Amino acid sequence: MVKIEAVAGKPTTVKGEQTREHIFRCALELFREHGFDATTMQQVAERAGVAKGAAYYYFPGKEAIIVAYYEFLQGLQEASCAPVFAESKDLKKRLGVAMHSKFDHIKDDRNLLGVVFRYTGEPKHPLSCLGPGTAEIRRRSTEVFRRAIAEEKLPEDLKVLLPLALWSLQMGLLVMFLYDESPGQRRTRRMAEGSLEFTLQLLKLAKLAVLKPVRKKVLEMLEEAELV
Amino acid sequence: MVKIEAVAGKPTTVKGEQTREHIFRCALELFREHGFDATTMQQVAERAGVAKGAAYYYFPGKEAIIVAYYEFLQGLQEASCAPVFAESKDLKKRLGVAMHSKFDHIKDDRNLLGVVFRYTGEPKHPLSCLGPGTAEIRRRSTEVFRRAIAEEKLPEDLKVLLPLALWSLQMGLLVMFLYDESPGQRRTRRMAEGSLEFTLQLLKLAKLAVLKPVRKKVLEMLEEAELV
DNA sequence: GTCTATATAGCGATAGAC
DNA sequence: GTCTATCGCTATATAGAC
Repeated sequence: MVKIEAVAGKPTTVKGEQTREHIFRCALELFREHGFDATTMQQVAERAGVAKGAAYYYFPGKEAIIVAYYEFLQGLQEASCAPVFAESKDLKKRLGVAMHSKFDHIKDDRNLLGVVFRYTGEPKHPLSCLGPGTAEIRRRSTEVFRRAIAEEKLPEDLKVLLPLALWSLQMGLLVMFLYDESPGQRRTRRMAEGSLEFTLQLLKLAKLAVLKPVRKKVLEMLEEAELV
Repeated sequence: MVKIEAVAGKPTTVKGEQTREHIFRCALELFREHGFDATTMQQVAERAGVAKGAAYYYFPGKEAIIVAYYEFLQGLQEASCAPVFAESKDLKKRLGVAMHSKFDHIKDDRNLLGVVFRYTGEPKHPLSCLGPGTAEIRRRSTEVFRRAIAEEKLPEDLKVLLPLALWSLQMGLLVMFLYDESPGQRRTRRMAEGSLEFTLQLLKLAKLAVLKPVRKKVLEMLEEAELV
């Protein structure tokens, strides 16, 4: 039965906030210890020292805890990027930290992140990673890339197109990262490097007028789909 | 609990084959009537006139029925392409039918197809649409694009790269199709058209030596990841 | 190999306490 | 608003019949 409730009940009191945080941390522990599927809400509640209903009060289901993790992760990425963005204007460096910091933070939690993609194909599901329920995380994630390129002198349309393109690239690479069994997911890291190099090359061609109409057409399509 | 069994128990007798087919058809009916989540295996079994265990004997779970649907769909696409491939050598036409026929077949089952993507982020899950359990469907789907471009005179590396690229494009457009609320999903159709036009343009540039090293690098990366 | 009947365990909803 | 105790329903594993 598809739930129509919000992604997670946000507490309004300090005590509620603490309980929510505590349940979240206990759940993460258990997920890391026994995996997501093997963990039950009962166990989460037990470890947190609350009744099962309390866990459901804050999180409509197990997957909602994963969305909270996804949000948490977004904060970690922002924290990793901030100092680099403040210190350097080098585009390669800025894009590098934006892309790789996310890999750094999830490298030991690959099985957890995978659950984020569970409702990718179900637009109406509140936990769809492309749906309205996660729009705010998506906005923040795109914003990181917007800031990464903010110092550059670029045509206006690219300032709009690039963050979205880079966000999509990151989502794709994240999935690849999950499937990558090479040591330390080196393969995906290299692919990320290659993609960024390629992007930088393309940007050099940005002045070329020939590509302008293509970008215009892409932008029109995206606008029609309300993606930008 | 992650299942380690096969995607679906394949029957070995004629009678078993019929039962499996019958359960599959009843399940599809119910999914279309009440939606996937609202349908229980109990209901499926009831409509099929078998015990619940029988349904589980053929399909390890509800999602496994969806994978069977995914496979079924692949057959429909192949059937749609065959006559066009036999009749015309026009690349635009061939790519068009390969891309659009899938949309045609799922247009009334968008909520069903969405479930196919449920384990995208979980490589080890037997029902992952990018995992080993669906490798055969993936192979068939890529094969359609390989045949679509088979009549063209193209550099060897493109003959390998293009089918994979077109398959990825189709997967991406399928997700877009699910989210597209424009009437008849016209928006996604137009995006498919645009992407194909763009591909055809790019192919004209294929002779240009400048792009050769880029393709070489891409091919190397894909080979390393065992994607080609 | 095919299928039934049964049993267990977890999800998630609810009434109501504080 | 926060949380407990409880209950019905479903998934799915299993023993064993045919």
